Amino acid sequence: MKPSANRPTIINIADLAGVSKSTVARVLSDDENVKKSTREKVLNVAKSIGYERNHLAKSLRSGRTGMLGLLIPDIANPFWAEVAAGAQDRASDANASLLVFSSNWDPKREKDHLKSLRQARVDGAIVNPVEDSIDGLDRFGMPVVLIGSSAELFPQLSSVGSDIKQGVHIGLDLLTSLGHTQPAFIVGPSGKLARARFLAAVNEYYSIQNIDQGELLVEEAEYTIDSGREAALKLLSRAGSKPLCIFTTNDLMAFGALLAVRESGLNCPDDVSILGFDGIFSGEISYPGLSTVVKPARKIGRRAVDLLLGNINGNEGNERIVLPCELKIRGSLADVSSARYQAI
Amino acid sequence: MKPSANRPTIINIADLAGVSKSTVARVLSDDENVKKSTREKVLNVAKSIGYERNHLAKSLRSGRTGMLGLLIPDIANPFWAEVAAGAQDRASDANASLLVFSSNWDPKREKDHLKSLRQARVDGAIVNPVEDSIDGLDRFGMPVVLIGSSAELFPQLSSVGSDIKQGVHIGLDLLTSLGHTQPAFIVGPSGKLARARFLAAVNEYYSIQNIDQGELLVEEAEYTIDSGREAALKLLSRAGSKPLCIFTTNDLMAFGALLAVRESGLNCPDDVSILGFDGIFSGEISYPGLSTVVKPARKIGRRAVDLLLGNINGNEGNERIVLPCELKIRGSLADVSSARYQAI
DNA sequence: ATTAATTTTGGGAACGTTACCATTGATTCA
DNA sequence: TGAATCAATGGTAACGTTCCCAAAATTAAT
Repeated sequence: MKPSANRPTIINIADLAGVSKSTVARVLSDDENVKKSTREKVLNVAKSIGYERNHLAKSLRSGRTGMLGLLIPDIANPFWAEVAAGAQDRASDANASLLVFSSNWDPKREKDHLKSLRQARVDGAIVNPVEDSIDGLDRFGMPVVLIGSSAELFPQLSSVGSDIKQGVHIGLDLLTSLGHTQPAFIVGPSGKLARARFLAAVNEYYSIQNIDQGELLVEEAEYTIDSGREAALKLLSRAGSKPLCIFTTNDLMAFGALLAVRESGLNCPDDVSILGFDGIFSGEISYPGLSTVVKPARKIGRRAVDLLLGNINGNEGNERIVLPCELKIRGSLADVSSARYQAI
Repeated sequence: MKPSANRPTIINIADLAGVSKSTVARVLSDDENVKKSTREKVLNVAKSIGYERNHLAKSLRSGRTGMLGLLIPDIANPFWAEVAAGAQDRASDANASLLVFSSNWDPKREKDHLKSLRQARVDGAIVNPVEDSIDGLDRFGMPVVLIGSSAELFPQLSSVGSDIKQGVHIGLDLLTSLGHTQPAFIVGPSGKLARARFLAAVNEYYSIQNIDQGELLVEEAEYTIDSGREAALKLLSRAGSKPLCIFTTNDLMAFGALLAVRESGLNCPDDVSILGFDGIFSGEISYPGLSTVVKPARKIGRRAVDLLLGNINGNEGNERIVLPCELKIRGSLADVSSARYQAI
């Protein structure tokens, strides 16, 4: 097969400019030791024939591709899209390219993507694993920055994440202040660290507050609207203890709960209050607006790239960045602390 | 600088297996002409030392990188995220990697990204240009598939898009049937082909229907919630003709309009009906649910990759795929055709 | 002017593959 | 048996850079 289109190379430049390719290479890589006049001559020729550096060759020789990998579970979830956007921005600033892979929550696909990243010889990767104990991530052979809870399992890797414990606490503080002392929870799939960590934070909160919760009202769901809806329906149909409040571990599930409430002929927040977790934009246009614990998605993406670039450039560190969450209060929570309910 | 980590190469395999690197190469590229026993021997050695093909070298030599580029204006808009997800899926199936770039509507960044794509030597690119007449896209030096209206300007390139004319017509049909004979419009920035095409479709519709619209009520906005909100506020504050209905050219702007209506103390759909364009998931959880003209985002992404792969593999064609839109009717439209209004 | 120091250039080798052609060994056919 | 065919392998030149060291060319120092 023909070796690609016939684009000009540094050898073409060298011939036309009457210098050696070494000199051309020096000019193009901003090496100081070149006479001003030759530099200009070379640059002119390069421009005139529309030269464009072949990154493949450069990478092969130098061992650096200037590409970073981002592996996330679901690009179609605005939270992850925001993370990607933040990473993209920062990578772009650093003149790096970002290879984005979305596994659609499929561990097999995740594994394939990891392989692709290694084969593409990215300089490093940012990963939010679908499976916590993703195989051999610590022997990945290149810098890896983790996003999210799985980081606990790889203490030697850098990581960025939001402060789930703090987020849960400010969320529960808010609920408590509104009189919701026994919220129900919709959490992610069992076996995932994210879930365990969330529930641990909940338990810790209640034990600190010295509130005896007894058994928590917990339902499990995938991180989608549909699955959140089903989980909420289950909660609502439970005999006896119909929840007045539902706290979900991501916003999509919260929207699902909202739909379920409506479907059941109930009203949010009058009958059921809902608190989400993520802070995606859609919460602003839902009705009622979704109150939620906001994770700094964009910032997470940016900081992850910062960390990764640091690692690539020799920072041996396994730095861990934990970013605080903050509350966004909208209409989905009712105040049931006084006798008659009132929306806030 | 050290030439990257010391990963095993085909030469290591060759030595260990006692064959030449040519033979190893043949085995690894599934060449038929290898004796079964040697094939196994080589594969065993490869596996045992954890060999992983160096794509850079392969690409440099073969002229193919197995990477595709996707350049979109805004990864954080769920519409584009869906397109990316679709493209991702298909690329993944074809064993290709997808390099995703988001320009954030910045023409300068778009240009940079295009340069990155060329330097990364992607085998081809899928582009939705921020600027219609993006410089030299037809002399890009590799296969390019366009998404969206700009395709008109490059008749020699393949393209995928949704049928805007048809989408506008079914949208206006619906509005007309509900008694909204004079909707206002919020459209994208002037100078963009997408806007012109939309308005042309509107005019054509009314002229076919033989309805004299006089001057259309049009406001301009960026493709964001905020900007849509401002445009809607302007529409609502216009003396005389307060619109009973707003038709926007994307869903985010429609959400902005929704917010504006609420802010103005009005109600959607009782006071103002809203029709969007895109079909992003958020429309399901807004209140009222957003009626919208749905573009097949995921399919667009998939088909774009299909087309691109076709072009890469020699299909000289400049195929144009136009996918139909369909209506999604939710609560944001009122029926004003009878004497008293009623929500549908 | 001669030598030393310094700047500027050139000439390969190397990065890890694939592409192509030549060679070997085994098999078939007359 | 010998030539002819075919399967299986080996050898070497690319691909377009960067890297390193040596060679000129220039400048400074004595």
